[in-house]
Amino acid sequence: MKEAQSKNVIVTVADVARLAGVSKATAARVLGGYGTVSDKVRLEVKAAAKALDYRPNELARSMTTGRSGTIGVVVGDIENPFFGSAVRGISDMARSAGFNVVLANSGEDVDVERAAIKTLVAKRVDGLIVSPARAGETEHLKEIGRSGRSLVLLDRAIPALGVDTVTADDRQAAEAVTRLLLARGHRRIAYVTACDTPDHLYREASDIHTASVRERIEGFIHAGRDAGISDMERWVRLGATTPDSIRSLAADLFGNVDMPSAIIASDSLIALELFKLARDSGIAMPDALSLLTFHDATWTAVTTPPVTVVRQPVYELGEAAARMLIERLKGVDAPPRHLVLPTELIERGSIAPPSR
Amino acid sequence: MKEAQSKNVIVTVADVARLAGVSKATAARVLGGYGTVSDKVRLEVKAAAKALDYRPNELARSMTTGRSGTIGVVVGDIENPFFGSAVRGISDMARSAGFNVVLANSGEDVDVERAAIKTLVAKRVDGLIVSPARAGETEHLKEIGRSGRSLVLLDRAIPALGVDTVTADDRQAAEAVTRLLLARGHRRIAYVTACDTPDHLYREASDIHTASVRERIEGFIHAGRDAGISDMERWVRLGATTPDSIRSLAADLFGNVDMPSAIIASDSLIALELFKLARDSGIAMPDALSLLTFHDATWTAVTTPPVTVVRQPVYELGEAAARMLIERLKGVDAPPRHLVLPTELIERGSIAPPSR
DNA sequence: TTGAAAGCGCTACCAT
DNA sequence: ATGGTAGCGCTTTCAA
Repeated sequence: MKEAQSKNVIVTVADVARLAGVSKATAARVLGGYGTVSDKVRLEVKAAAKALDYRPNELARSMTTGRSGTIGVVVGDIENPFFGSAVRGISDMARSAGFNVVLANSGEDVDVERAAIKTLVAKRVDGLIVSPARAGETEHLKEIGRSGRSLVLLDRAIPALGVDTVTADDRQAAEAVTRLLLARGHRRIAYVTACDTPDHLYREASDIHTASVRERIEGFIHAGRDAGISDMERWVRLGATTPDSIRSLAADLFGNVDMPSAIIASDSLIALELFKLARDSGIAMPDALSLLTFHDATWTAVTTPPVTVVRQPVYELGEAAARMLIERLKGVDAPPRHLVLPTELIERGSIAPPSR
Repeated sequence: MKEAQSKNVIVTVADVARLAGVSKATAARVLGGYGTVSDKVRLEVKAAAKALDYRPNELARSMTTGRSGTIGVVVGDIENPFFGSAVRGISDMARSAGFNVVLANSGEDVDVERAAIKTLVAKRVDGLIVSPARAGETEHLKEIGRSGRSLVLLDRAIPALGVDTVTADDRQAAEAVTRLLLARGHRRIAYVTACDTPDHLYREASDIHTASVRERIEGFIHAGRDAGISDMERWVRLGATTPDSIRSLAADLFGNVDMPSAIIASDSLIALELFKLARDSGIAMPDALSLLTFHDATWTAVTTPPVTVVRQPVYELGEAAARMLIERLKGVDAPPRHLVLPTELIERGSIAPPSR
């Protein structure tokens, strides 16, 4: 802080106008890039702005225009590569359309999500993209609409909300992979998810609050029923949230005489832990255990055996969500759209017929 | 838009004040939680606010207070798990201190970085955390200080800038792992980084614009020199930015009669590709090739062999950066601090003595 | 404890 | 094409 360089006084349009010898309105026009000004004046004002090191105040601008050029994004966990990709998609699309992104992490906690949305709205973001933690609690989401802002749901649909949504074809994908496993001869197939219920037991689909996972479980159970397996429910395992919880869950699964011959992991974090656990337990893959996971995380291609996955177009999911939101912000008025992006089964080496 | 529910008129303090039968100033005091008001009035105002469904306008608040409660974060690529963890650390710390995070992706492009910083400043973020793409171009970073805002550098130091910085002990870590490799008998050790020069050739450290990588290369070369290897430079390979570029780079490396017996990858994305390529080329690891990478990405523990890594405390890096920034925002006035977090070598199975 | 009034920096409307 | 001026919704003196 030696030199008093550009003193810390804030330079405003008024200052620039004064130096340029024009009115505040005129200076504002060239600085804000609107209205009409003569070339001569434009140059003079720009010179004055540069001389004074003028920096526009977007806050003030937003204040009068009512638009902030910002979209709020609420995801479960940015550390999860799934959301990492999605956010990248969102932010690339946003940037190319001139929008900024305010990011909030909910940690899959509705209360945090609620608070985040509240402050985002208070900060006057133009619209929001959220991956709602629980399909059942929607009051705060409705609040967004009430505040006059657009909302796009990412990866997790809540039809009752009637808002634009982008998801993958979860139910269909789950059904397909379950059928695949059945066709290969598997009868004991477990589905493992981070979602949870108070008593950690799965009873019916409505217990599952994450829409995308609920869809998958429905597909999973439906495919099993179709094949004549009536107790698919007991193969749904909940609460795989931390390495520890996955460990104990796996211990239960593997320790059972009635051990599953195949496991479907609901996300790549779960699959990674299960893979480690199986390996450490000396369970040979794919012969003693087949593994399949949702999300084509980078590592799945590099293990031995490489893991068969349901590839979700995650980046595109984010891109599409941002695109839809921006369309709304530009005034598109249409009934709520639900965009479903196709998944793709990538067969690698982690599936084989059951050994017994 | 059937029902005219809460009509889309914006409710302001004035409205609340009117309904509560008090002055605007008083209403603002209870709504904004400052000054002193009688309990009676407080209750009345709150009731009125609820009745009208009042939503504070943070923009207006920021406008008058000069603080936005927001910190800007500019990283290279949020899709890279490294930054994913760091951003999670930042955002957790920020949230617990009552700050929001505006995220911008530079894609490691200085021009984008420049633009991002400009709009972040225009949006009046209270301070910034950035992972500068190039150590050489600092004008836009200095600009942050000139605008009266605090800046914390994340993972990449630029000492000349004289700002708070959080990094890992890159140089020392690189030196240590190179010595380890040398001690195991390796003499042909390659260092592969995404950083690049115009002609893709490494000549001297100053060619490398990413500070953290420059440090590592210096450590790498220094350790080699110490062991009597004079041409370490030729083992530095640049431009490993995409799967394709890594493929051709690897082809060159592996195809050489003088193939390296060990490779140090500068990040986990590179390591992953190299791992795949080596496997697909039938190069046995670790016997025919030792691999070591910076960043303890989750997948490194799960491959065969698992990959030996330099664990950087990435989440903590982000946390610390946010903590330092927030301290500055709270008025801490101290000389620039450079926090160096220790790394840890995690030996797994990807290193063995050279086979020839 | 409460109220009146003056801005914060900008845009937007209405004149000229 | 340019200028004057009234706000945007809030905080913050200063008085009462």
